[in-house]
Amino acid sequence: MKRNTWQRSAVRTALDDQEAFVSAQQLHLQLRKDGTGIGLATVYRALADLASIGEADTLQSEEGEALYRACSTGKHHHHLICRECGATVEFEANDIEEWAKRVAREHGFSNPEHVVDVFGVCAKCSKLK
Amino acid sequence: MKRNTWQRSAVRTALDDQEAFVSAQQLHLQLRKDGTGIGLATVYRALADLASIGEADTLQSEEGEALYRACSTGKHHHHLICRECGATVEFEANDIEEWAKRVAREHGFSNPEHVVDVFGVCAKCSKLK
DNA sequence: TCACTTATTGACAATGATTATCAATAGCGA
DNA sequence: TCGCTATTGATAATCATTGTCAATAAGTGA
Ligand SMILES: [Zn+2]
Ligand SMILES: [Zn+2]
Ligand SMILES: [Zn+2]
Ligand SMILES: [Zn+2]
Repeated sequence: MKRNTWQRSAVRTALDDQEAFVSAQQLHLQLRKDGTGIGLATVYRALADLASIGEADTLQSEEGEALYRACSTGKHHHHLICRECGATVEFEANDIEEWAKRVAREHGFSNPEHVVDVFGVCAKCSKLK
Repeated sequence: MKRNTWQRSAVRTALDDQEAFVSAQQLHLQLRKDGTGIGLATVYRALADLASIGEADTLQSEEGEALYRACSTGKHHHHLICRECGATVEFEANDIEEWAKRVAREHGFSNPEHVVDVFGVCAKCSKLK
């Protein structure tokens, strides 16, 4: 059965504290700074677990690095992400859900899924220019 | 200035022959099978070039691998991709373009870009079950 | 055609993220 | 508390991608 370890809750907490999407490496660094002696492999495992049970969202950075984020809702949603600071806004978009299904159906594709993310520069980062 | 080498045209041709998104590694393997002695680094470089001038589209696989595809049009478009065989359908969706811009604007984000891909199982692959 | 300049190539090393190993540790049920 | 075994973490292994650099060859002008 699944056991409760301080490592797992530490990862969950550290992820909750992040406003932006972060990599396993970044989170590990943060956890070390916080004084925990948690191992890198454990952070990878904990993040993979959180993602698999739907408690964390994941996406690939432009460079192919896996990024994670604790999302406020378990419901399916999308992200608007700042390219500068990583600040992220969550939102739902029923039009998109319907649209994706329709596009798949119209071309004979079944079991549709979709990757929909919007990137930009947030208001705060725009001012700093 | 940019020089024309048989390596670059070989990569372009090999990519044109692919129906699906392929990785640099896969394309290199194919080119070797075809009898060319092209180097792996050269394939990576050629693909990066093609992508930068807009003659190839790129996306990250689920595992974070960079995949490339020669697209039929230089215009901005999106993809419907079969999870089984990789077969890809290109399509435009003006609704999505407008929607993405609007979402960014509504949250104070500037210079919006977006990643929109739909995945599913194509009709051909569905039958094979 | 011919030499010359230098962009390009390719074998190989280096990087960097992620995963596999495996002995030691520590939940948790009995 | 005891025992079983899931979990951990240091480390090695994997694998895609990029950097290095001497050798090669594309393009240019004589
Ligand atoms: Zn920002
Ligand atoms: Zn959606
Ligand atoms: Zn298919
Ligand atoms: Zn678009």
